[in-house]
Amino acid sequence: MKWDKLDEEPCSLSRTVAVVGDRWTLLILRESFLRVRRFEAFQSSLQITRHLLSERLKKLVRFGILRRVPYSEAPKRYEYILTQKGLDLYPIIMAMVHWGDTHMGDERGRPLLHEHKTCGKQFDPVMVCSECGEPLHAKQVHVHAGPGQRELAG
Amino acid sequence: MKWDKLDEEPCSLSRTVAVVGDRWTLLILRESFLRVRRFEAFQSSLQITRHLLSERLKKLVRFGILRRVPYSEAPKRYEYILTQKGLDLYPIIMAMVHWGDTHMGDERGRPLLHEHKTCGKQFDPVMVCSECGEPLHAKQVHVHAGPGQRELAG
DNA sequence: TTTGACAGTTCTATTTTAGAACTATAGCCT
DNA sequence: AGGCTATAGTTCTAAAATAGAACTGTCAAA
Repeated sequence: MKWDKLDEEPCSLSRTVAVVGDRWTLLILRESFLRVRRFEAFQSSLQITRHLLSERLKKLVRFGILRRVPYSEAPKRYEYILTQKGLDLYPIIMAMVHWGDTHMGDERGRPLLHEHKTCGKQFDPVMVCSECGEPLHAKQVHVHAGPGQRELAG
Repeated sequence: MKWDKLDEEPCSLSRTVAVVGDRWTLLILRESFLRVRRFEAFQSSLQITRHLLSERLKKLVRFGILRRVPYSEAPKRYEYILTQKGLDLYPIIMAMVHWGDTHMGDERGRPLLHEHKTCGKQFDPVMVCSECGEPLHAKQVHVHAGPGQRELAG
């Protein structure tokens, strides 16, 4: 598989995997959502090698998920801030956190709790249907080809 | 980073990444949700190498996401079916598909459309707060340490 | 003028993945 | 019986990605 062309596949999952489908990228994004913005901060909190961090940040900027914003003129220094496209990854991150909470927990309980400022309560993320508002389950969903389909899956 | 210990990190995202955080695993799961079950079917629809497919399937079985179920006694043959733990990954997959639809689309339109059997309509997945039902946005969420936290993130 | 902070880049050894061929079991056909 | 086919893997080597550590360049502060 030529991973550098995965973002051109006629499959929205593949295209998303092309961007966030490696181990470090998701962890970097987690840090971004926790307000980490600077190279050194990412590096020390993740223990990622500097080389790979540099590469991943470039890739995220290239895909328009992070913006490289100067915060010091001399010496020129930059920080990495989520764009709207990046902020829109939030449901993915939250879905993963919730699955981890549910299925990969240990006896110590959840590492993080989430509070919804809007209602003031501690919550879990729930995925619902945009039309009827009911929670979604795989078996209640029927898939059919859209206009961008090239071939039918197996 | 020792990726084989990522599932013991005090972070639910890391634990989830330990399971689904590589490029092939998510594509394999997509096929599973599309009802693909057999080795040959995964292999031919994904063009993954047989070696890696074998490894990934084993890993998914080990983590309890797929079950290896015999469908022929002689010769012994097995197929791979999502467990409840696996089915619970659906929101992650759907969140990724939706992000891809929104941000990585091309002029041809969506590759797949989703119909909610319950209400009969074509829908998008929306992530909402379990407590108030409002759609979630990163900036409206406050994070604080839970009982399983070991150290504060940067 | 030296030290330290920050944001990277460069280098080599190790690990992972790709790509192809090979193995094993059993049914089916002649 | 002998050979062909289907399915589900395993094994092998070359190529690519990652880890780990050291190095570079810029500027501020002491």
